[in-house]
Amino acid sequence: MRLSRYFLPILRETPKEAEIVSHRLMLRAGLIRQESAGIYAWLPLGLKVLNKINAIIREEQNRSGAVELLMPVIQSADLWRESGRYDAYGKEMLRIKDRHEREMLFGPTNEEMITEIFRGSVRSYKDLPLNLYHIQWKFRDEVRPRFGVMRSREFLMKDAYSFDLDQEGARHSYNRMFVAYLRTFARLGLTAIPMRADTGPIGGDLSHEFIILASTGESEVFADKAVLDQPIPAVDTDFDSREALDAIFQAWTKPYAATSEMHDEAAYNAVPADRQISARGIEVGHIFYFGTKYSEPMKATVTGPDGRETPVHMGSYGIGPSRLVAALIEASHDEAGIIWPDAVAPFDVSLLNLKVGDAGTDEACATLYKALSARGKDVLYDDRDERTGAKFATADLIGSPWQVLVGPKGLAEGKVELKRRKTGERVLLTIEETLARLLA
RNA sequence: CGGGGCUUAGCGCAGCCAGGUAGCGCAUCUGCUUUGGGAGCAGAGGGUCGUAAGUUCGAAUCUUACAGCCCCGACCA
Repeated sequence: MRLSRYFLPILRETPKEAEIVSHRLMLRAGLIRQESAGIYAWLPLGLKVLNKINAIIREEQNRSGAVELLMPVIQSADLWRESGRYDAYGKEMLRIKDRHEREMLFGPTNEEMITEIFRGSVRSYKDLPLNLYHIQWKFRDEVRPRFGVMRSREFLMKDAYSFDLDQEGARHSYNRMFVAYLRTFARLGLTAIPMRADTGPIGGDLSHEFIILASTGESEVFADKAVLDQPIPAVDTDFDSREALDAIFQAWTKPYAATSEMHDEAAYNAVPADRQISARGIEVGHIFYFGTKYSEPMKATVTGPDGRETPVHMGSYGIGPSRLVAALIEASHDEAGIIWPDAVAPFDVSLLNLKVGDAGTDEACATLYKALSARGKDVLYDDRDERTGAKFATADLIGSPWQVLVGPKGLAEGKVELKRRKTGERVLLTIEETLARLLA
């Protein structure tokens, strides 16, 4: 993509409302634009990151056996009356009426709807286990939205829902998501710690939050450092093996780790002092097992092997991709801007033509741009007629993992400069060497 | 939902107290000079001063109402 033809509205100054670094950088780097309190438009650069995160989430959900579908954002109030949550959910639910005065709502979550879909089509235990997920916009009318997309009213959520014949099966489904989440966050370049968590209005008795440690986090958390030493489950993990998944779950949940709601002072004090973590964290995922809380009132049953109808055991599993964008920035940035992990960077390479109009730099850039693009690299080519300083500042701000600096000075020796955003390290290389390095 | 604050050009702000018809920096556009870390000079464009009503000869400025937004707290898959 040529920057001169892209839409990248960068701000030199920080809008005053942005308090935390991720919010500031998302506004400055042109990822988002606020349209209302807690409601944001995703600009091209932000959307690219969001899509990359979604792609990784999808891969890991699919790998674990979950199946993607897509449910609507608008739901019927009647559905929520069945579960009893229409009145219970309170003012956080945005209620609306259509032209026929029918009561509708903008979905804050989808347990009711997925249960309705399930009961309409599944009759037999032979169709279980089943895990259905979607990535869809949610709306929760927060009293006080803040911190940009970290705590917004409209936000994107991957929510998965599992259905099993019994509690044992449901535990296995829970573990599948547990492992899939560990892999997902690791692939995003994040260190997420699963912590025992409160179940809140979802209900149920087993729940873990996946927390990223960050001083700007809204949750107070306590953990044993030992949890950080656990290996990330391998790509070839057998998701059908109850034993294998349970072993991973046991290993990860053995060290103490809990949010403040579930904090056990005595257990925490038993952790050696040099291994105690008392910090703040950002919740990027939350998984629940809640048994028959919805299947019973909503009559989502299957016929079991014994011929009797039983309500299915369910769990729900959420990840917030839009919040993850902010969390990634909180975890990886410096004075100059964002430092994207390779896996989610909106562009793999920023190519800077330091003297647009110079035959040599123009040609070298064209060669690099063509060769990198042909090999599937997403390149943002800064072909603007700008001063070098502005180009450097832009490239650092938007945080592409690699920068290729092409100027007359280097070209005089037949070299261009390759810069690693994360370390600031630069090396002078020929064009061929640069290509070899980036395409390796 | 309690408390506090803000709203003037795309962004950041001044002007308001002591009413006289709007200004600064950045950004944008034009020209010249510059060109390896957000250039310099000269010029230009852009604002019904959040909305509505009131007071006044005259309102960005004073009064009232409303709206939007932000911060602290409480709340929060």
